[in-house]
Amino acid sequence: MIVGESEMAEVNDLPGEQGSERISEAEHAVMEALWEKNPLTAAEVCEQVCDRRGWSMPTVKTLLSRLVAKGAIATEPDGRRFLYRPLLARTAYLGGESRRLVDRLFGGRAAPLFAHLAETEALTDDDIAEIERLLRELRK
Amino acid sequence: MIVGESEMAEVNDLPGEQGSERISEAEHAVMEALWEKNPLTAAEVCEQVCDRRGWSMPTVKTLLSRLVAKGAIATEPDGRRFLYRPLLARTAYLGGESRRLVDRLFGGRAAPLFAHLAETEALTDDDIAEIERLLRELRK
DNA sequence: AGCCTTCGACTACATCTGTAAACATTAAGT
DNA sequence: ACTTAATGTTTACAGATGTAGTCGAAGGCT
Repeated sequence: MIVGESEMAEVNDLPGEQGSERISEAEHAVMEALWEKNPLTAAEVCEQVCDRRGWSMPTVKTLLSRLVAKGAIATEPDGRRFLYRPLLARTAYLGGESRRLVDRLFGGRAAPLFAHLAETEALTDDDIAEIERLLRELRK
Repeated sequence: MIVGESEMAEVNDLPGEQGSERISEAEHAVMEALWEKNPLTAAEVCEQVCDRRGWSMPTVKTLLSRLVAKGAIATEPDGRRFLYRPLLARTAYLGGESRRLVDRLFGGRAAPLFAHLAETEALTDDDIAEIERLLRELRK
């Protein structure tokens, strides 16, 4: 079963899309770490997330690999290890996810989502104040 | 107002939570059909969604079974077949999903989500007007 | 020059999801 | 009664996901 393998795998396969693949929740946690500060080594990413999520290094490694495969992050060699940095901007990710939710659940309209948040008391006073401020700004 | 259905879940609650299991996207499509009109037979659900999603009856059957297993819908025998009706209210589902998104991506604060929608021009004028109206209502 | 540590790569594996076929049952028509 | 069409149940299977172990190369240490 353990097939001897000496070939070097292409890390650079599909050049097609860069940010198109869906990012899972666990992967997202890794992305957050990288968005907060980058580039980071795998060990540094682990420092940021392993405790919080109860993960071990291998898990982080896997997630990093998958993110690289998905084109969400890039690696650059730093001596013998890699530094990871995001390719996908946090803004783009948030925007995409938000839009997906709004499209899927609220027919693409943001107002019903807002109404729901309000209803379920997911809106703090601060939120409301902030949103009013944003609205005024939009009005300009 | 969006104040939704009552909850009439009680018949057979698994030991644990009742609406707690996550509902997948495909399952959600089935739920939408049932929320729109219920109770429905499996065949009727299929009529509602199979074309739109390119599904076959077996697929719908599977999804219905899984939804039953998750406690999101209930069956009642109608002759030899079953009628399906939602146990999980649409309102609750939407609220839950919205909150999940807000928690996961925006640190539980709705304002940043709102800011994002605004920024990415995902807010129509109608949305803005509607939200202002909702805000005024909240202020009361 | 070897041994140990450190990393990335590869492999593993259970669960969930999407999608569906095979099977069993049973009402219904003939 | 016997076949058939409808309907729920069981099983299947590939791909994604969560989580992690193993392997082999590269450097560092003695």
